[in-house]
Amino acid sequence: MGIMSTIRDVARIAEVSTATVSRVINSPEKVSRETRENVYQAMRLCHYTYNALARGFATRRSHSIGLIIPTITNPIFAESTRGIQDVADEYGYHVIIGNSDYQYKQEERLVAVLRERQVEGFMITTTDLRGKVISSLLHERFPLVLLYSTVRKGGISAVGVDNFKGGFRATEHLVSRGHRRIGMLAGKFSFSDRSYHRWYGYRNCLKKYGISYDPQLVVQSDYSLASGRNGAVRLMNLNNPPTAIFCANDYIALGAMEGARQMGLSLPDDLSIVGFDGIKIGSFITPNLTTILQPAYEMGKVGTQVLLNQIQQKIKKPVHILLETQLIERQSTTRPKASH
Amino acid sequence: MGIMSTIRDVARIAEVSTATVSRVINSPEKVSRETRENVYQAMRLCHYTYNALARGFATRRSHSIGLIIPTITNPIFAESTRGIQDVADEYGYHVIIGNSDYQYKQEERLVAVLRERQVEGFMITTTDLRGKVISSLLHERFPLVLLYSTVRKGGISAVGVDNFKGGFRATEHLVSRGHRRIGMLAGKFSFSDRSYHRWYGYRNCLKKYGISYDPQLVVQSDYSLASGRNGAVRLMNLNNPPTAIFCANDYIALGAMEGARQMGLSLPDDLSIVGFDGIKIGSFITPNLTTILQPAYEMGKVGTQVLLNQIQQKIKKPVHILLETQLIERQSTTRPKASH
DNA sequence: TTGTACGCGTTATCAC
DNA sequence: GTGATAACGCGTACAA
Repeated sequence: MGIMSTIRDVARIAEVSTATVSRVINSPEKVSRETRENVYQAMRLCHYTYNALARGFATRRSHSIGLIIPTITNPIFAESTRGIQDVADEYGYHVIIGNSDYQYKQEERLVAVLRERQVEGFMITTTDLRGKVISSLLHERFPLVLLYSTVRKGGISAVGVDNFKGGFRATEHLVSRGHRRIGMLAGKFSFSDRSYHRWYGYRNCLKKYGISYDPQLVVQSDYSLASGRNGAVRLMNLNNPPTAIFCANDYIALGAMEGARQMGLSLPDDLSIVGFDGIKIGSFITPNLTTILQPAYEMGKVGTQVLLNQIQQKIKKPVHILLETQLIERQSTTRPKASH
Repeated sequence: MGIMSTIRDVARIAEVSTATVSRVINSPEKVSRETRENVYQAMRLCHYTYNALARGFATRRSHSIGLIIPTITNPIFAESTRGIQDVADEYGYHVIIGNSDYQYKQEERLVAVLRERQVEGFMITTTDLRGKVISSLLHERFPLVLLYSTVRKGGISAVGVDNFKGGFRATEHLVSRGHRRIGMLAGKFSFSDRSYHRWYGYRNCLKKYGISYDPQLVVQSDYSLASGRNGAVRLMNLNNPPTAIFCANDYIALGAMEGARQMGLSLPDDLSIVGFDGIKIGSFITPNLTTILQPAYEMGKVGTQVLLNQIQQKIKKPVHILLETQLIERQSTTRPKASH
């Protein structure tokens, strides 16, 4: 590592002032060609490397944003995170990630830590839309964009999808295939508004088509493969099991498929399954997973653009963007074997 | 946002010096209970929040480490990244991620950018073990840990797995099942030493069992689902197609499985497939994927511990750790249909 | 136990 | 076009 050289060292060697060195770095055109070359030379001589942290300190801009997600290990969040990183990188920002594991306490802690680190704004996939974390950020007018949530109005900017509509369409797709007994493996409502909205779409769809709601057919679970497997087993062991299941995310859906198979069921004939997310792997398994596609990468990109605009005060008012989800009909859904 | 208050403000309100406030923050036990309470009170009064960036500037420690991986969207890297984040978090560090997309130029750029940001060390899953990026870091004795590579000696610390052995065992497993015509969907050698080592293990295993090496049976491809599908189709369209394929990672393997199915082949009877990684999804598809498990999360954790020790100068000498891979025999491999 | 004074590397505001 | 110098918020000798 050794000693870092500073603009002072460079200035001394090039026999100019530190101000000039700084100018060479930040606006070379304001410096005469001669001194400029001179300074570059000096930089090379003492192996100068720019200290972006010191700049941040002087300008009071960290050029970093905080990102809080449930966990980077879920491919859907990895996808949106990549979108965020790509845009941030483009604008000279970097991203500090915090994994909340769907726990509000963690979310709270992470926000505090990242604020100490002087992030200029937050992108949050929150566990509690009405919690204090969000409201106090809002109250301070701290730059903030919510990701994945369905938010149409209010003081908080959000880039998400219509989770209600997504849940509705997933269910409607099953109904249109002739299913009447439709289960749902829902994410825990305590995890987020998204879990609730997807379920609410499911429920409203049933109502619209005159199918009575049976609480037995709804299981709240973790957003994990294992939970999906367990949930499916539980539903299919009911006296009157469903002929189709809507799963709140693709991980649950893939788990459910495996659970059903382990019970000796054949897919999709014995059981139709719809997921939610549209992770890539879904089209690489058999049967290919029918799902509601969220444009995650795009969401990350758009969200970051909104946040950066907000940080640079280019926009003052909150913006609410709902990206379109898309029903991808693949092979995991079909007509029920014995539609009565 | 409003004006941030500093320790000066707190000092003024509490009628103490800034040094005392600083002490209250960093070593409260060195301050009398009375003044301490007094200071806390003042902090609350002016909504003081600690500025970790300023501390970093003053102490010349950013408390951040740089992480360079091919892409966070590959679950195996998401997994190790989570391990890194968890340990870093525990020690008050944060992680800045750079995605190289397996491109050396990107890797080079990212290292430069992160160095400007004063990261205290790097964890790199490198594209080129012998490239200048690594060697100059090493030359400067800049804290650095290589991840995923097979490195047994030399000046660079590394936490990885024995990719050669992994490739060997994957192939040997197929041989033990009676396969003689074994293809490989290898990662591009230009991507990394890991690609090469896995292939080298494959090749040596063939040799050991007296199976002649047929270049036709080896395809170098991207580490992606789509490439796996295409590669499998290409191999299975050969005049004399393989009865089994060893895939350089699980994504390629899952893609290959789907490609084979699309050709009307039935798995595993018509084609056995082994992957490499052990991503979770592998045990949730049918047939479950036989694979070489890398302990990714663990690798991230251990790697970070090594790096932090190195940063804190607790260790001076490079350490080389090879974690054990494990052959997970599942359903995607069986005996060839017509072993001749 | 507490206070004073300076340094960290850069930017920004004046002068010249 | 260039230079001198005061911030920026905190840590830390050293002194009291």
